[in-house]
Order: sequence, then C-alpha cells, then structure tokens
Amino acid sequence: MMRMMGWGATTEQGWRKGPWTPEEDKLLTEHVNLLGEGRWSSVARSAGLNRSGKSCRLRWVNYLRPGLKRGQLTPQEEGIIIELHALWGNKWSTIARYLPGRTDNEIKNYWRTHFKKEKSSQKQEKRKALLLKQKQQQQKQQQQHEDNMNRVSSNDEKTMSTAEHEKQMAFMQPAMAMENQSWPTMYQDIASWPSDHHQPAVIDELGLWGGLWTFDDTNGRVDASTNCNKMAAAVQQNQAATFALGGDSSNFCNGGYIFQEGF
DNA sequence: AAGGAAAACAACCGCCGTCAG
DNA sequence: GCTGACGGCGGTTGTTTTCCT
Repeated sequence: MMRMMGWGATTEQGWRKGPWTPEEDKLLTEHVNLLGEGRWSSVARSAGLNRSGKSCRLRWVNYLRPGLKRGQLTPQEEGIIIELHALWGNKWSTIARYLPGRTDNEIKNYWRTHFKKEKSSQKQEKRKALLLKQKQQQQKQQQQHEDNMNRVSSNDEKTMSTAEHEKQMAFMQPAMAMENQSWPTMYQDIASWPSDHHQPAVIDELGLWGGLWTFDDTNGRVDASTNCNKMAAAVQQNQAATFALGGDSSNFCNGGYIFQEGF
C-alpha cells in the first residue's frame, strides 16, 4: 500500500510529495510536540522537512495525532455519520467533531465508499436496510426501557416533573447507548419521545423528520442543505429549546450530542 | 486459482477565510 | 483598505487490499 508509484516527486517549489517515511513522521511528531499544532510552516521548517506546511498538517491530523482510532467504524458511528450528514451535508470536519478519534478524511472516505449511489446502489440499499432494521430494534428496546422506567417512577415519589425527567433521561442515554452498541441516541431520543410531548412538533413542522432517511440518488446525500437551514432557522427562533429539551437553546443536549449555537 | 470489482486508505489540489504587515 | 501568507476544508485521485465470481 505504501508504494504509490505515481508520487514521490517534488513540486515546482521543491516540496517533497508522496508517502511519508517513518523518519519524516518521527521528525514531524517531535516538532509538533515542541511547537504545537497550528504553526505548520514553522514546524515544517524547524523539522527540516522538505514538506509544505499543508502537507505536514494533513499528515498530523489524519495519521499522527494522538488519540486517533484505527479500524472499522462501529455501527453506532455509522449511524451518527448518517444522521449528522442528513443535518449538515458534506461538512466532514464538523461531523468529525462528534466522532472522537475519527478524522474528516476517514468519514469522507467512508461516506463515498458506502453511500455514493453511482458506485454501489445495491450495497447502499442493503446497508440502509440493515441500519433501518437496527433502528427498529433499538426503538423497540427503547420503548421497553421507557415502560420500565415509567413503572419505576410511578411507584417513586412524584416530585420530579415530566420535563425534568425527560431531561435527565436525555443525559443518561449516551452511556446506555454505548453499552448496548445500539442505534445512535440522537435518533432514538427524538424518535422515542411520546407524540403528545414537546417534541417532534417542531421537527414535523419543519419537515425534518421524514427527510432524514431520504437519500438523494443524484448526490448520494440527504437533502441536507434544506434541513440544515430549517434547523438553523429553528435555533434562531429559539425553537430549538422546544426541539431539544424544553431548555436552553444555546447549548442543548440531544442524547449523545451537545449542539451549540452557530451551526 | 485467477481476474475483476469494490472497498479502504493516504495524499494532493484548489478554493476560501482569516489575519498580520 | 490592500495584499500575501497561512491554515482549514471539501473534493478528487492514486494505490493497495479485500472480496466476489
């Protein structure tokens, strides 16, 4: 995998191109630790690397940075990618922020290979079917869990309001989802909200919900721009409070994700 | 077992926004 | 206010690996 026959030359400016050697990696790592991230041209110069600052940054971010996960994405991570892509479109770096240890490049590659229709529509359909199945199972489990919780809380002293209870549940679910390797909490939370609560009203109203799983065959993506704009509009109108927890719209938690203003 | 297709991975390119001089 | 350097990001390409027929 490391031969990359076509590369390894130098640019007009004299920068080295192509695959990185272990020596270069070592030098880069040492000098990033020394100078810190963000000053890539300085790092490249001080390390004596015949690489552009851009190239150094890319190598560090996608390969050398500590804490990077290697290997296949989990079903949970896949679900998160699908959902966040539905919201934000090809904002890979933004999506990557919600997947610790994963890089935008990795996510981008993943999306292209799995969900670009022109390449593998059948496999895409299979995958979607699988994920939907997982989702349904998760909803079932979630429903059972809620039933259990309701039974417990009805026996408990009734000091906590419904809203407070839901708020608490929303914060508890990420860990639960992690344990079960289940469907992403972002989906399950909203989907599991009772229909007569402060929920989905906003989502339905905005037409967000149905769109999440509607793949655009042409672009291999969900109609994200529309949904994203609607979402942003909702936040601006302070509806996100309703959308999320009936709480503070500037920093609302939706299961595993903390959404902040300005997306 | 061989060949082709698909998937995975790594890196480059070009555009754009930011910021210091 | 202008400009150039720099960094970040999304798109794309090239190569290897894995899977399927």
